[in-house]
Amino acid sequence: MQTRGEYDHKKIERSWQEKWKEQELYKTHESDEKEKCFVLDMFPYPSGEGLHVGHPKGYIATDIYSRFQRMNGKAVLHPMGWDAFGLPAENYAIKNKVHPKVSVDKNIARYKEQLSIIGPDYDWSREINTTDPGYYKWTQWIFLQLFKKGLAYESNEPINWCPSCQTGLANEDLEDGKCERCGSVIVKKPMRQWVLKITDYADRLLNDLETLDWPESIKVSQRNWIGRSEGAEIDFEISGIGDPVTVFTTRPDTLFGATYLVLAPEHKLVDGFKKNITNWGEVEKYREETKKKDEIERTAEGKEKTGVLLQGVRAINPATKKEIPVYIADYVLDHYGTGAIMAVPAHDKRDFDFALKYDLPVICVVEPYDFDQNLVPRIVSDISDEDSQKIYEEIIVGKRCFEGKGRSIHSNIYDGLSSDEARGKITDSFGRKKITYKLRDWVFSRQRYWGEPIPIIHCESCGVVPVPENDLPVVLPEVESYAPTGTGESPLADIDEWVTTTCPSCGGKGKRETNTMPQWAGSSWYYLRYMDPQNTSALVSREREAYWNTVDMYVGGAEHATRHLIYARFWHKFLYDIGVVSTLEPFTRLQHVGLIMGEDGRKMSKRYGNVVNPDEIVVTYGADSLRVYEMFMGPFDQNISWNTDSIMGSRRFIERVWKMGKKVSSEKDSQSSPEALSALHVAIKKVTEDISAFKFNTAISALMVCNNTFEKTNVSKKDFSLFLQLLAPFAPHITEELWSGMEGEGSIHVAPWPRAEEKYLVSDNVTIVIQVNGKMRGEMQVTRGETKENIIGLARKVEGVGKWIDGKVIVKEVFVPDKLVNFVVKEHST
RNA sequence: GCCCGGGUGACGGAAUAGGUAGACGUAGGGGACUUAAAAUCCCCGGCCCUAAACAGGCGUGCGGGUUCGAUUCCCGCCUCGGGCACCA
Repeated sequence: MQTRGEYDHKKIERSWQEKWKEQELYKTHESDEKEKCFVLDMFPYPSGEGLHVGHPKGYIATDIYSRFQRMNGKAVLHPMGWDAFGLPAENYAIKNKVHPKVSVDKNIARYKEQLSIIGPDYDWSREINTTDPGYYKWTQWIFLQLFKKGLAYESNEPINWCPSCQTGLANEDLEDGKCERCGSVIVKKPMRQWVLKITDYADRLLNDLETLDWPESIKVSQRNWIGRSEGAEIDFEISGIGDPVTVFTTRPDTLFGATYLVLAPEHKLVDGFKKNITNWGEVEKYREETKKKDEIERTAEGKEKTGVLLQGVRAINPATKKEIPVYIADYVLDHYGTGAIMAVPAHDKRDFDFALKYDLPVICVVEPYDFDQNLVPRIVSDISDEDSQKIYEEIIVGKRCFEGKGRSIHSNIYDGLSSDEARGKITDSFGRKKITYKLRDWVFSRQRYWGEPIPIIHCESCGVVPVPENDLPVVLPEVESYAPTGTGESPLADIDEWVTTTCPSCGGKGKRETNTMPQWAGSSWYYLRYMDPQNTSALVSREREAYWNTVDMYVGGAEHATRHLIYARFWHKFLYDIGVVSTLEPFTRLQHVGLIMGEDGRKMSKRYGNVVNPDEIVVTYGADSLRVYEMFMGPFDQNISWNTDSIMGSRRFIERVWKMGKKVSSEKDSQSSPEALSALHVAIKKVTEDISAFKFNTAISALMVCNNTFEKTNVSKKDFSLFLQLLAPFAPHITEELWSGMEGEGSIHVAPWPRAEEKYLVSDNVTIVIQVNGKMRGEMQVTRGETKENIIGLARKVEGVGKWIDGKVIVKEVFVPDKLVNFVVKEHST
């Protein structure tokens, strides 16, 4: 595309960007007179590939939002930084023998340049970088506080190990049992690692979701991830052996139907039963096989259940007092609940399948029953009474599994109770209430180089000793080779002079912890650092924290729902508990940005060759056009394909505004016409509402409609300037340029936001729609507020209406003031 | 399997305390300007019927229902996207 005429976006955009920088127009100012507004983007990992047009979408939105807030008189904090620890830089280092720091700095410079040409209002003086020792000092400091409170602990449990990345991973880093990053199948590997006790915060993480203005889908994801379930723990005595088996169940009401127990193969009690088990060889073999299977095999195998009977071990059902067999089976997971279940095949599909295979008794203890209607309901809809009866009979005799609630039977004194009543009473008699979570503690150590060193020293005599806070940061040392050792130790283990140190506690010989923190560490608290980035004595000062308080608007991808957004909430709550922050939640309001897909409908990626570079778009169309286009594409949170043709529409709009601006400023100033005033104030109202609600596409549409009206009528300089202000957050350069040629003083970006005046919003005339039997048959203009009688009288005479009502009986006349009339008619009965 | 979202012209999408479906934009068609093209400006633009216009009919994934009136509310399906998943 050629640039023609006077509108030279390159020149205008570059010169304003320079001026804003000189004037420090976007510098953050704390002010007690102003309300504050903290607007934040999820900060990027500066990858070597640079930005594609999808990346700026969220950044443009926060830019619009923060500019809007500034014009509304708020003290705005809108910063940017870099989440720069992580595997890609490290892998690049291994391949090319370049220190990650070098490539990271280079990538940051490129990112910053690419971002800057889009014209954002970031206050770069508050830029942060998670790999700065001055920054990660505080990441390490938080770890020490967690350690001191017993929330960071060493564990030797088997963890998720990625054989390709050669590091342990947290549950959150997996996707279908594969490494989220490289797709390798994860294996379970027992090794020493650091774990954070996020499960202590499970309830608070769950409950406080209620207080947040977040998309429901993200809240639901977090609820699923935390996975709270209420139930009971029940002890089953083992005949002739001391230790009972404790099971967790959400259906204590089915206790009378528990006909066997199942333990996870890894369950500790299995070893305790060893001397009683007569088929130990078989048991051991099954346990070995289970251990060999990776997560995929164990779960994907799905349907066909396997297990081994523990011969010689018999449990006693505390309700029926009957002896029941005990199995180990890999469909029971050691890490969930108590690692043991009571199997109720009549009321659990999995137990039912297992019982069928091993020929175990199925005893129905809950019959389908509807207490509201006092009858046996249809279990399956759309079937005949006979079939329904047949299903009912199968359930009663244990030939079919029924997982629903109903009425207790075969349950002694509990017979006749509803499932909910039975649940409570049986729990009271035979067990105790218990709540479990799917959420597991956060495996926090990585056996890699490019991360924050965990500030711990291992002393031969004192054991695990935290690095004194005064010695922070523990700086990441230079290494010869960045490659993981593969032995479960990080490359840091090879640096003797770094590893060997003195114990801060006894002064004896100590060794540094060589594991590093996961990528999520630095991003779990970074928003706080923007409040006070230069502070060397605290991660944030009390005053600054008190002022900025919490992030008012947080924007980023939905893929962080169960990773970053859970970790950060966890750390924030911990920092609240130790008095560092004064709020319970870090992000009050969250909007998630939909992806910009490639023109082919696939995810934009080098691999598909569908990447569009924003730099080129800015060169060709200008930053303002790019910004307007990305916001105009569709609803902000929706995934939409890029279309280079369509950007023309935004470019044309910008050019038309330019022409209008030139016309208005060059001609003699005139009064705005009523149409222009009405269009302007409708736009003010709409744009104001829509920016607040993140509905940028309709805001831009309203601006287009307004400008289209202006082109056909007279607009004063003053009113056109108001229009420019509405457009300013979206297209900051062209509006500043035109503003400077009008009467505007100073920068348009700090001019007070326009207010819609009610008198221009309502017109005296309204259009009344005339319907006959609900179908539109005509319309007419009348003055606002006409009575029903007058309107109906007029409506009958409107052209094209008569033939629908003449000779018919009017049954009813529906009237909606200032909107419509509807004649309900029918034929004359003869 | 369970839980969330969605399905509207050729395309991106507007409009839901029930009240003119298709705003705005892209692509397309026609015209003006031009030696010509690009750009710009004006007009058309859901489908059927019609030479065309008018009139009429149909139309918001499918099938029912409530209502004077349903894209919007209710019931039952189909389908796409996402989250969780042998979680007891």
